[in-house]
Amino acid sequence: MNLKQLAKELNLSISTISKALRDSHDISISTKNIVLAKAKELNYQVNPFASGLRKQKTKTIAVIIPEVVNDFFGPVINGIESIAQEKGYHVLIYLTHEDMEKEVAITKLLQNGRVDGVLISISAQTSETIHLEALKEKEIPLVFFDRVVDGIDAPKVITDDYDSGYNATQHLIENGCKRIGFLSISQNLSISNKRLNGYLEALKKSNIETDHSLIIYSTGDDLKNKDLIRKLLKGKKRPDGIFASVEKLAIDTYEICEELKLNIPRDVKIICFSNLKTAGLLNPSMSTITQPAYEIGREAASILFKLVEKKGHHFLLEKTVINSKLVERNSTKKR
Amino acid sequence: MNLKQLAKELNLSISTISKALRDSHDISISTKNIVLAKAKELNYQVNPFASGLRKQKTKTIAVIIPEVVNDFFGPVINGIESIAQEKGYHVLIYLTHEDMEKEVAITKLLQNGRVDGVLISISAQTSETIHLEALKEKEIPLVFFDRVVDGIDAPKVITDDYDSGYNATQHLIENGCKRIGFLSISQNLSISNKRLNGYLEALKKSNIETDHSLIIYSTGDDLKNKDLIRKLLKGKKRPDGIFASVEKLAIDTYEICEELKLNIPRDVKIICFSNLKTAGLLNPSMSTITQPAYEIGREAASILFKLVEKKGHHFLLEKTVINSKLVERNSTKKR
DNA sequence: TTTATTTACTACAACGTTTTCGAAAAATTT
DNA sequence: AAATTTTTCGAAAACGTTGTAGTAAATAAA
Repeated sequence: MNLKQLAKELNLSISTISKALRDSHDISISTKNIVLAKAKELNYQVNPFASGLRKQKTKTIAVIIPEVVNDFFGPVINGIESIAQEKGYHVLIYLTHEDMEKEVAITKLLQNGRVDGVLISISAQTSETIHLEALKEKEIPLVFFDRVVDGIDAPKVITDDYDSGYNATQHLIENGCKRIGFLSISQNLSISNKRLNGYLEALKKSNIETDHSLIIYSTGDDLKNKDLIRKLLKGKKRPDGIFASVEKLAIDTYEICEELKLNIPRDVKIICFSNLKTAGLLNPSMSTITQPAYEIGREAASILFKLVEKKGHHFLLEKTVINSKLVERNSTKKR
Repeated sequence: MNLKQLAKELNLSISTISKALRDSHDISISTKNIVLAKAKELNYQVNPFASGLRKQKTKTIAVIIPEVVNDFFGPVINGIESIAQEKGYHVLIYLTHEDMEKEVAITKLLQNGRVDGVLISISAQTSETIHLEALKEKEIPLVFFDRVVDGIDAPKVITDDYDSGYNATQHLIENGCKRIGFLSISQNLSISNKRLNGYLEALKKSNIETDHSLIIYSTGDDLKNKDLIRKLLKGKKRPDGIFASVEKLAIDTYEICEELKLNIPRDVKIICFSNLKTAGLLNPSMSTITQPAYEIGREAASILFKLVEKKGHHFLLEKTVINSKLVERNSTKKR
């Protein structure tokens, strides 16, 4: 069912039908009603590809994230989708699996009018950013969330990574930890480094010397990461506190503690950035820095749509910060 | 950058460029090379909307699911995306939030050539299915996964719900449960009813009379669900075993047990359909029926692409069953 | 040499919309 | 009654591709 067929049915021109359906000013109310009625009867839906081609608008955005099986990115998508649905936009999902090559390939696919805008949280392995600058050059609106690239001039929605890192570390110190390990997602990721800086500052403030052997940078390989953590916890100078900058590494730590018969929180206290719904049901319940994932998604999408719908909206806030919340549970309990 | 500009650059016709880029038989190798080189130099990417309009193919599929913050649907998307990326397809995500109205609205959006095919797991509230039959009538390939509609003639990818329901119940019985509660997702969902039937059959086999007050149908409202469970566990004739047909309800049960100071597994044993990564770390660790979510996603997507690429492939397996696995943990331990 | 065939390219008409421009017809103002 | 404006419609040109049909030129066959 298309305009041509509708036009034939009603003995009207294609342009009249088209205008009537979009409530144009120069079609009489009576014909509008006739057209609307017929369109409904025949269940006419405008062809998005024809319309998109003509209007050079796709009503579609892309969301590029490292993974979807994740209690952070899940709610983010939720937030994005909720705004998109309100605004009548469609959402394409692309997963990089923390692989920069894939990220590059994906952005290439988006360079010729497939989408009106892009939301991205970069992969942990992303060290170069030419592919993202290419998007900007093609004037495709771009908004970063969570894992941002500081060097690119685009709106960013993040949480208070530095402060949260500081607070988490401070929390461990307050509960008696003297040797605190830091598990980093990646050396490349600015959020991870900000969390690290917060950690370092908290140590400094309490006159605890930083021991670089306590700082672990995770790799792309799951087993390797576990090995690194295992080695850390098996060492003689084992840490008495762990601050994981990402959920996955905290779960790994839990598992290794069980394996090594280390009691949490007696032997090791653990806190981490996490949005795990079951954090309170774990054994022991896990203290977390909970990020406002849903809100980050909504905010990022809102900004993107402003950018998409009003070009030259360059006075948009460059950086939006939505604070995380420290939730104290048993994994950091003082004895 | 489009064909016209490329053509002007090279002093060739648009059609020559187009054909050269698609490696057509009737362009000489030398010009092909020239065109390819120039296209690469100028970073030409074919406009998907123009191409889609002309070819009546979108290279896009839609995935409609109830929610994304979920350890089942997450890996499913993962599986779908992995196949889609292999085949060069794009994936649109739509969330129904268990709301039939939204599901209807979404399917309407897909009726006019926005996608080449649809993967769907229906919402718990979906009682009618005209909107899905409408898709079939428009000849849009459709594949169900997990939450299927039995009445519609389309490929379905599911797990062995009946057997798993039977096994889970049997497992509880073997571990000493006499009064077993069943928490259903919805009266509408066939998978939920199959699990229920497995449960009923297991009871029957062990000569346990079915007590309908032990069967709870969850609603759309979270608090109400918790109330129902609370009432069930507070009653004098409290069950000594709970079989939840979905993760969320098991988590609720854990929380209510803590609230009511009921010990798991001593007072109540719990098993449920769940893909929670942290099931083993819960207090106590939770016995689960783990569904092959990733594989279900991959299989469903594979079938859809076969349908999309070879029309009339009607001898495709109507129903694909991938078995779940019972993982025994402490929440069902015999004392 | 003439005639058929192959090679290498181009013109052009779709695909289904949207939008500009123009033209009758109707309504309003002189 | 004439002139002007407004209302209501339609023709046609895009948007960027793709594929069919066609045309020269080059090659092969008669």
